[in-house]
Amino acid sequence: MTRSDAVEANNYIPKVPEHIECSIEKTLEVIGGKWSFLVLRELFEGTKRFGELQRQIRTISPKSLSDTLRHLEASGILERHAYPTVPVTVEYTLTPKGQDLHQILHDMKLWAAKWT
Amino acid sequence: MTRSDAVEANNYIPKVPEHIECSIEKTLEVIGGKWSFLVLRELFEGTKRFGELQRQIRTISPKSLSDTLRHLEASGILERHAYPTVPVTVEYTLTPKGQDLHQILHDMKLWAAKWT
DNA sequence: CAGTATCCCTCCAGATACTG
DNA sequence: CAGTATCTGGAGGGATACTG
Repeated sequence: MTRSDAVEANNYIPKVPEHIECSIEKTLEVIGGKWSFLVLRELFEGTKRFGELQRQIRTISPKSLSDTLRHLEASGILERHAYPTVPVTVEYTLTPKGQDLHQILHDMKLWAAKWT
Repeated sequence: MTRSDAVEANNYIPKVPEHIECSIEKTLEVIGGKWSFLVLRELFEGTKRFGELQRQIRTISPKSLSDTLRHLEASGILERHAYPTVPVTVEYTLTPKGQDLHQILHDMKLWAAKWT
């Protein structure tokens, strides 16, 4: 399966009930995935490469990381840039849309600190 | 299985990677469940009963609603009050901890409105 | 009314091995 | 390096029927 096929297939989108319209759902489709918020947290620090992310999110498998990155890319949260070096270099960078999630994630951190 | 057994079993807690400490995870364990945010949205409007929630979240099964309510109760997000009427009356009400999620959910709605 | 008890099945996510 | 291919188990969650 190629990258574009996988995006077409639209897999790895967190399950959210259908037939119910609530825009909160749109946001949860982005940050509600099992690994999404960890990838976002890393990328808030700046552009990173695949291996870097894999090292910093130690328990993630390459498959899950790949799936998560593709999902976030398809959602317009991050951009993937490949450079034709040998071996290939790939960098992931948040888009403005992705950076705009920072406040929400931060507030979630504050809530947790206050109540747990 | 009794209610307390189920809470012991700790099922229906959204899967979040273990071994990784990030307080954002704590918040997602509360609002990240498939149905959680819809139940929260209803209860922000005020105290509601089981049947009321079931009617307003039309596609939820009684099992999923029950599981979600128990999970939220165990997390201190809502309180369950049963009145010995015939037939029994049960009401669900947000705690202050639960109400404090309102801003986050609201910001998620704003983000979605802005970017999707 | 407000759930519980079962059955069942999908599909996610981990492990592993492999490659341009 | 940066992924993809494949297999698999287990659990989440739906449907349904039943009950204090």
